Amino acid sequence: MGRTPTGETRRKVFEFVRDRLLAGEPPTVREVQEAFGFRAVQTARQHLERLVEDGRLVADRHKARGYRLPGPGRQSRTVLVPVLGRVPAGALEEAVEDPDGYLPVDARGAAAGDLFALRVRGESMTGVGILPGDLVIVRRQPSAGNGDIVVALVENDATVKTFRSRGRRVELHPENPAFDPIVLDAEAVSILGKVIEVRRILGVGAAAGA
Amino acid sequence: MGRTPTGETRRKVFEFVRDRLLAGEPPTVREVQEAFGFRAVQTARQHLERLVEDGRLVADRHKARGYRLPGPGRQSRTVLVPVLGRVPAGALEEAVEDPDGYLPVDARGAAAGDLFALRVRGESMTGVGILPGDLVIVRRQPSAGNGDIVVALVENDATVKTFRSRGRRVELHPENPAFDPIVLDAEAVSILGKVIEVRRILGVGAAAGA
DNA sequence: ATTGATTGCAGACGCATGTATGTCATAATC
DNA sequence: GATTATGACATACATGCGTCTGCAATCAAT
Repeated sequence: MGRTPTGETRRKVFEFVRDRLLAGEPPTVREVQEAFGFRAVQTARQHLERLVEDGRLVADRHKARGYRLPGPGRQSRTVLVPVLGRVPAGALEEAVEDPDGYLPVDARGAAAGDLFALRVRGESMTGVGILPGDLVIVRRQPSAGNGDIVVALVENDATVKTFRSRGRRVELHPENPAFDPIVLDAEAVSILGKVIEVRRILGVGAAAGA
Repeated sequence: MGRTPTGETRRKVFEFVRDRLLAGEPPTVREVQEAFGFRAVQTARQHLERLVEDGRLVADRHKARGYRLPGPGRQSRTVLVPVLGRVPAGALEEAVEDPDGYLPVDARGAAAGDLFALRVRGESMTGVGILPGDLVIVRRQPSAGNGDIVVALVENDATVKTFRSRGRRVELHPENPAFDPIVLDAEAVSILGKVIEVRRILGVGAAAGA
C-alpha cells in the first residue's frame, strides 16, 4: 500500500493515544490499528514503538493496554478526596462518611484516607489568597509547624488559620488585618490537619462565542 | 480461608479500582487479586462483578482491563490535564505535546482535549486571590464574556487577566492597582481560553509530629 | 542503479487476562 | 438440623492482545 507523508501519521497516532490515556482508557495496539484503518497490527505497533523510542510514550512491556504518557508526573497518584460540609466537634470520621462530593487530588505521597477537603468560610485568610468559598485540601495530622496553614477545631467549628507556637501557647493567625489572632493553651487546640492545597472553582457558564 | 466482615472487603476493592481508574491505569482482575492477597482469581472477580451489579462499576465484557467507572451522572469525570510551561506565540498545540506534568481535574463537561493548565507568573492578579506560582486551569475558547478571567496571548506571551470588551476594543484588566490595563484592538487579541479553576499547591514538607 | 530509511502488510506465536465450574467454610435465618 | 447467602479457593478454558519474523512499496541520498 501507499504511504502518508513522513511523520504525519505518527503524530496523529500520538494524539489518538494521548487522548485515550487522558480519558482514562488506554488503547490496545489493535484499537490503534482499527482507528487508523491499518490492515496489519504491526503497522500500528511500529508507530507506537517509534513513539516510545522518541520518548513521547512509555511502554509497560507485555502488559495489555500498556502504553502510558511519560514525564515527571509518572508516579503521581490521583485519589478522590471527600469534601466535608460541617465538621461537628471531633467528629471527623463521621463527616467523612457523608461528604458533599469528591475532588480528584494528586496524593503526593499522602495516604488516601488522610486527605479531606473543606470549603472556606469567612474572609480571615484573604491576605494569602484564600477567599471565602475556596476549597482547601487538608492532610490530617495532629500538630503543625510554625507558619503552616492549618485547619483547627475552635469552639466546635473548623477554622483555617496560620499556625504559630509560642511556648506553651498556640497562636492561630488570620491573614487579614481586620481579624485578631486566636491565642489558646496548646492543650486546648485540636489541629485537624495541614492545608496542602487551595482551590477555587470559577463559574463555568456557557462558552461565550465558542 | 476465613472471611472478612460483610461488605468490608468489597468497599476496599471498589476504592482500589476507582483509584486506579482515576490514575488512568485500569487494573486487571489478577492485579486486584494480588493487591488484596486473594489466592484465587475468582475471588477478585466475584467482588468486581458484585460491584457491577450494584452499579458502582461498569464492565467492558471480554476486554482486558475492562472495568470502568459508571458514565456521566454518578461520578464526575476526572481527566488529567497537561501543565504547560511556556506558550510560544500561537503554539498551543505544540506546547501540549510537551507538558511539565499533569493535574487531575474534574472536567465538568469540558472535553478532555480542551483543558490545559498554566503556572501564573507575576502579581497582576493578586486582587482576586491569584498569586504568582498558582496554577490556573483553562478551558480553551476563542472569546470570552465581560468579567471572565482569561488567558490571552499578548506580545508572544500568555497572560492571565480579567476580560472586558469595550466596543471594538478589548481591555485586559489586571487585578492589582499597581498594574495598568492593557487595551487592544479586538482583532489584535488572541484569547486562549477561560480560567475555570485556580490552584495553589502548598509545600507539604514533613508531617510535623505526625 | 544501489543503498538505506520509512511506511505498510501478512501471518503466526505465546503470554496475559477475562470467564466458567465446582468445592468448601462461615453466618444468618427458619 | 436444614436452608440459604456470602466469602474464599482451585483449576481449567477461551480469547484478548503484545510480540516476532519476513516481505513489499515508496522516497531520498549516493
